[in-house]
Amino acid sequence: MLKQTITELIKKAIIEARQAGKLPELTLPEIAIERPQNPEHGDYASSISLKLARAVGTSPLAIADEIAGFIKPSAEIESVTVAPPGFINFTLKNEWLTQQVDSILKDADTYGNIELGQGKKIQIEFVSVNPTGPLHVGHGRGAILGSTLANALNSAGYSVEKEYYINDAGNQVDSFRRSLYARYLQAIGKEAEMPADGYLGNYIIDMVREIIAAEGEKLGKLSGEELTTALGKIGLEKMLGQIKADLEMMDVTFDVWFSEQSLYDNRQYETAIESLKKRGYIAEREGATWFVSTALGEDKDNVVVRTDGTPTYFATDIAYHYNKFLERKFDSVIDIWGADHMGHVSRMKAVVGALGIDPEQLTVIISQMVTLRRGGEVVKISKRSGDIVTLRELVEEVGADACRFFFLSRTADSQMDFDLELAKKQSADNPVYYVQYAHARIASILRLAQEKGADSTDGDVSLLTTEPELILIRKMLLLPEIIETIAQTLEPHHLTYYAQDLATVFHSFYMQCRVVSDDKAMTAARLKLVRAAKLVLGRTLGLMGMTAPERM
RNA sequence: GUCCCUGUAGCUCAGUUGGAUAGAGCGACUGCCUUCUAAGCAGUAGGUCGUGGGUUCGAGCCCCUCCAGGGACGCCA
Repeated sequence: MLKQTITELIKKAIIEARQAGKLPELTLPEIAIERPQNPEHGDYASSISLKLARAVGTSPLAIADEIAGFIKPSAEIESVTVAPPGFINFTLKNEWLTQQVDSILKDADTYGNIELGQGKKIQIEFVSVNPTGPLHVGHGRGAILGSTLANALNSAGYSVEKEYYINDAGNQVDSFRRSLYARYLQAIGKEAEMPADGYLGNYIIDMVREIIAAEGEKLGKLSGEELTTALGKIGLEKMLGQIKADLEMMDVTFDVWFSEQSLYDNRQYETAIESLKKRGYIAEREGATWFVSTALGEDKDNVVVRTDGTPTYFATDIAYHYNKFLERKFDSVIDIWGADHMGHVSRMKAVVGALGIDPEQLTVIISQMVTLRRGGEVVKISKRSGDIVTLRELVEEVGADACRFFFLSRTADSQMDFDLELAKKQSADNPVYYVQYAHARIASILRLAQEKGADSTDGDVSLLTTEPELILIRKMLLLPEIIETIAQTLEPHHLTYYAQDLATVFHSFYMQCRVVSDDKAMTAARLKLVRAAKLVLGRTLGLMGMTAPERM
């Protein structure tokens, strides 16, 4: 990447300056390359001399002059200048810039990919909602975050596995089963009361109706525990199927659907707890089993096995992470959780450390609350109360592309308002259309070119010399850097801003530069440029999981 | 009470890990369709970056105080 090339140039220059006695021997700070916000300052800049000034003991400007003097000419760089208070600015060569159009076209679908990850095994687990009810709006945020992050990490050279953890064991599922049982009895005209902690949503009633229609006869022969178990099994499958379908509507898919129950079935659970016990992090007290997180600086210990002998969800989460790191040997793991799990983060990291794994290998991203509004009014979302605004409902109203873009356009750790009415109204001037429109416009140009028999194969990119053309090329060259930033910060929202920037420079180019014209050579060159732009826009939309329309 | 997240233009939010004159979209205002899609373009207005201190060549970004909004503190998940 260009940034690395420039870093190397500076490093070499500093070494040479030292050998020439112009700079003292010191440990070099990391050479950071920045993008100046003011285009007059060039394409890239380094503030290395400002950072060195204190140790060297001379003015940053003088240091910058020394370093700049030793920077060798290169194919990419037009000029190296020094600006107060001590920046070294790099401007790219137009000739090199235009050549990148050919290079992008050659890379095609792999353009933007980088080697940062070097094939490291990384797992990203997200959504993982209890299969006891449909996905609601808030879950969509985590889903989009995870799936986009996975796309970006994949492009950054990681070997990414997307996983959904199915909580098919424990209390909540038990309550789900009993809710189904009660609704079943009611449906066949018997007296039955919903359990106190039951799921009151109408979807349970609908589901029971469907189950009876399909398997009523078979179930009629069962009763009590047997019936509850059978209903639960069918219900979980149906619920999971619906969750899967809802996610697919938004182009969110998984490589692995991991069952919590399997941790018990293959005794991973015992192994994990045993491992903690050996290391002295397990204590028996007050009739329960505790994870001694206070030994690791936590506020309090946490129960792993209850007085009645049943494990808590924390216990299976320990086993689950044992499995991720020690069984399946992921180099790093990303968990995306909802805001209600925030308090769980530090103790989970403590567990990972207690298992002998570097806690740095686990990153937990908290996707903050989504407040739903209709007009000005806040809509309460609660799975228990039955007042659900489902994700499916949202996708059907505003469309998958707009949903993805909207959820993606904010950092995960800030809360967001989602106004349903606004989202619906917005559909005409939503930024998503602005970006897609740029893509469709290019497609339209290419159609016209084809009609007129214009061809770009012999296009000479060195003809692309005007400002709008060069600005467009510069913006296209940013994609690998965006992917790098996302891989490092795990913040995929940068994509939405990049997409808008790219669309803006294209629309501006479009206004100022005619592509298909009587000038055959220029037409060919510009056709290459817009083909490259279409490719980069398409890649960006693809990374965000959005469609890139040919016409609108 | 303890811990976590947030506070930047009228509104919704970015801000490349401490750099140069703090940016975008929406909204407001002014122009631009005989030429490849006006779902577009060009421009104007709009800011004590919640508050007060500190760290240093340099702070929206780092540290501390306080204020405001939200969330978590269960042998629920």
